Parts: sequence; C-alpha cells; structure tokens
Amino acid sequence: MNLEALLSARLTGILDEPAVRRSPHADFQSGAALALARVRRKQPREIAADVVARANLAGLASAEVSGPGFVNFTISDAVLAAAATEVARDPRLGVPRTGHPETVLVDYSGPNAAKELTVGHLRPTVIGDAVVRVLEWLGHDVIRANHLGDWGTSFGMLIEHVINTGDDSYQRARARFDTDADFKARAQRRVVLLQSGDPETLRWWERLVTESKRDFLDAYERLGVTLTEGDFAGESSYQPWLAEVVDELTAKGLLVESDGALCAFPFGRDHAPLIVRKSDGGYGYATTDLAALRYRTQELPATRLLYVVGAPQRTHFAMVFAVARAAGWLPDGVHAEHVAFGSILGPDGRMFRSRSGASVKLAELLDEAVARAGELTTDPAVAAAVAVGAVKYADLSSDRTGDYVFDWDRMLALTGNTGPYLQYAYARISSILDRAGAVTPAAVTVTDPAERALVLELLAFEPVMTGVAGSLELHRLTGYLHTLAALFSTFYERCPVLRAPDGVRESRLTLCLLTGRILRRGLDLLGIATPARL
RNA sequence: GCGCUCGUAGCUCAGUGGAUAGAGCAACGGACUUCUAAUCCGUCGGUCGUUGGUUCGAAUCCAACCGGGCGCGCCA
Repeated sequence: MNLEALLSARLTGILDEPAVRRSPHADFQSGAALALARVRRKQPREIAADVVARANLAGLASAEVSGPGFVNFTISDAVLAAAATEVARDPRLGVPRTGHPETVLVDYSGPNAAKELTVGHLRPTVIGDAVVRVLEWLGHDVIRANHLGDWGTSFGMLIEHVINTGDDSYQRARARFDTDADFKARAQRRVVLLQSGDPETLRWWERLVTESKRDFLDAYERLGVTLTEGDFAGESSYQPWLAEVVDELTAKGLLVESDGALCAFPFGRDHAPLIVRKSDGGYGYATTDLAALRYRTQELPATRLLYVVGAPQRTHFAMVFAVARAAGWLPDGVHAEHVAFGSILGPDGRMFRSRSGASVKLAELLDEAVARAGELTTDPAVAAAVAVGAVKYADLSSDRTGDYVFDWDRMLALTGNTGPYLQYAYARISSILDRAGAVTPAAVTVTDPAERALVLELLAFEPVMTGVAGSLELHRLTGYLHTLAALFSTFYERCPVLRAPDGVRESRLTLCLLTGRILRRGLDLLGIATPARL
C-alpha cells in the first residue's frame, strides 16, 4: 500500500512532478506549486488552487491550499479503513515482492580466522545480516559471502607460535612478533611455507581455521545471524587466480611499475595507488578483492555487489571498483557498492575499548548484555532475546555512515527508540490477542484520532521498505517501527480493545493484529527476536 | 600536505531544496481497583559550527574557514 503513489497517480496530467509526501500539517502535502511559480509566472497559491480545482480526488481524499502554496491532502477515513482492512488480510503486509529481482551478493562479517571476534565485528555482521534479510524478503536472490581472513601474515605468526608453544592466542603471537626479531623472521618464512603448500603448515592452518569457523558459527547463532558454514568464502580460496588477475590487468594496460611494485592508479599518479603485486612478488588484499569481485560478477554471476565494510576502507573500495570497471569486470547493469559504516565509540568519544585498552571481545560484550537484561526478567531465553535485541537495535538505529556511542543504559532503556521498547509493545499486543482467542482479520473502521494516526502509519510500511531496499539505511526502518510502536501505545491508552462494543472490538483487534505483524516482521528483518511475553 | 567524513536542544540522535527544524533521554507537572504503568499525557528546552554564495525558498546544494574523527605504497 502506498498512499503517496495513489495521490500522485490522481495528479498526473496536472503536475509533472506531484512531489507528494507526508506532512505534519495534513496527511500528505505537495509543494509542486511553489516550484512551478517561476516557470508559469503565477502566484504559487494560484497554481495550488488550480491543482485543487482540477484534481479528481473523488473517493480518495480532500485537498486544500495552505500556507505559501502547498496543497494539503487529507485521506478519507473510509479509504484508510478499507486500505487497512486489505493490508491486514495480506500476508505481505502491503509490501509486494520486487518486480525486478536481482542476484545480490552481500559481503559481510568477514572476521579474521587467526583472531577472536571483538566488538569491531558487531557492525559488519549485524548490518550485513539486516541488509540480507531485507533484500531476501523483497524477493531478491541473495548470496551471503563471509570473506573470511584466512590467509597472509597473521597466519604465519599464529602457526609459528602454535607449533613452538602449543598456544593459539593471536594476541600473544602478535606480541612475540613485535618484540622477538628471530620469531618474526621465522613467522615470515612460515607465511611462505603456507602459501607454497607445505604439508605440515597446511595441516596446522586447516586445524586453526576449522576451530575459528566453529567459534564464529557459535557466535552467529547466539547473535541470531543467518550466516552458515556454506557462506564462508575465505581469502585463501581466491589464491589460485591472483597471478591470472594481475596478468589480465597487465594485458589491459592498467598497471604500471612503481618502486618495484605493480600498481594501478585509477585516480591518477598524484593519488594513492592500488598495489596488486608487491615488490617481493607477493599479493596483498587488493588483489584478493579484485579476484573475488571478478569471480562474483563473472562466475556466480551477481548483478549487485554490496560490501558491508567500515568507512575507513572507502578509498580502497573506490579504487577496487574503478579498476574492476576499467578491466570490464563491472559491466553496465552490474553495480558494486561499499555499504560503509562508522565506528563504535566509547563514552569518551574515542574508539570503544575495554578499561585495559584492549578490544572488547564480542562474547564478553554479549555476556554483559545478558546479565544486564537479566535484571529485567527471570526467563533466561527472554533475557537473551532482550539483550541481543538491544545491542543490535542500538547498532541499527542510527545512520550507519556515522559513528555512534555505545551506552548500556540507553540501549537497554525500556522507553525511547530502543529494542526493549519495541519488544514490549509487541508483547502487549500479543497479550491482547491471546486474551481475545483466535483473531482473524475483520473490517477496520476508523473513528478515534488515535486509530486514524495508527492506520496512516501502518499503511506506510511499503514506502519505508522500498526506500530501505534502495538506500540500505536501516535506521529508517527502526525509526518507522519506533513511530509505529509509539502510535500504538497512544492507541492502546485511548482505545479499549477487549472492552469495546461489538464491531469496534473486531476492528481494533484487527489493528492490534496488523500492528503486531508489522512490528514482528520489521524486527525480524533487523534480526531482532520478538518474545510473546516479557 | 592531499583526500574522505561528521558538526542540529543539556545528552543521544532524526530531518528526501519547502510551511513555525522534530523524536527520545534528562528535568519538571500529571494519569495505575489496567487490555502488561517496562506505558501514556503535558511543560521546559534551538545563532542547525562560522562567514559568504546559489535559489522564490537552504539544516539540506556550492566555496572558504573553525573544530572532531578517519584514511593516504607494498598489514588486512
């Protein structure tokens, strides 16, 4: 359901660009007359009056000129009621599947198999999973790609350390690498052994990677993230094609030698290079990314690539995409997009770290979330759902391109734009529906202003989802759900449901049912659970 | 030095060139023999970093400056 589109359709032929949008002054407004005033050399209010006079809004809305030349639209209560009735009977809640399904590859999470998951993995994992869920629900064919860091220097360090000592701590291996020159040299030789296929080294590598994958999958399950074993696409898997990628780029004249390294300069020699072969002949992550991209657009093949990676990598991806385009690996109609996100900051406004200055481990962060949520409920399953929901919601509810401040008290607050507030609203709805027994959608009537405001918002789910699918701005979905929950709470206070007279009772139960289903669906698309009781 | 990004209420944040810039938190004042008060209603709170420019109209677009964060050749 899209009331903006219905209104716009009635205005075609009168206005080229109806510019219909929600308005605090009416249900919807159009500012088109203001823009046309100059072209038509008329007063905006005169043009707006003409639009009102000529538009055929019969059976949909009323219109009036307002302010400096806006046309304000008020949807008729009968239309709102009929639309809500229809959406309540629609399994897809008024949101159709896309008419142009694409094969979308979403590259997300991407932990390093040599290391533990930290708070730094929260955003790429949580945002990526929400993007996947949204696009899948809208009917796209989504490929999850977990670009596991399972190759390179860090593994040389870790394998050498574990062979020497039996200890598989990356942190201690790293410390030794930084302080022990002899160990450092051996670790670097170990990288060469790994990449040349030394059997003993490979055995250790496989063992370590397998262990890490198991740990990661445990964490995903705990977080309610949909990544599975089959979604791992490690950097190592692109190893066989790196030389070929460089050869192809060379043949296309895209590389120059610079200080012994082979580089692409997609933005000119006065900008940073993309190093595709190091001066020692080795390959770095730029080459792996190019090989992965080529595989993804040529072999899978995907038509939309989404890289859910932190904002500091912006320049890197701009260069990778530019080189790939020049090489013909991103033909017309195939889009690559860096879905960038900001950092998580501590209360001091700097990168979020533990008191000791180390990265906060993800498992410990979730433990603390569960402990804090446990003060709100005695049911461990509910505490886990509230804890994970609060953490994820906090991450998804602010514009992902910006940084955000991690604050336990705020994210677990029971009121405000938080996970627990939405889960509570859902639980209250569940409670009403349980008391009512079997509820089937009935005809909706709109009388009380609180009902009207709720219905208007319920009907906005489709434009919100369409917008989110394009911009991947998940905070627009959280903002919508919070507004919906708040409007429901007002409705809940003002409009008795179970005690309402016959007829009204069925209508209000239908509004509860529909609100609950949209909250549940919306939160599910964000990867957040909705317990029936809190 | 070059580049990217952010700067909006005391705090945390929305804001798609359009009307009097909105929420939540905090503060203050109200509403529970309830459909879950984990809630709701109300009040208070703004030089939209600064200065110019474009425009009928700028928080939004452009330029310069100030301030924060981040990146910039062989880690990933």
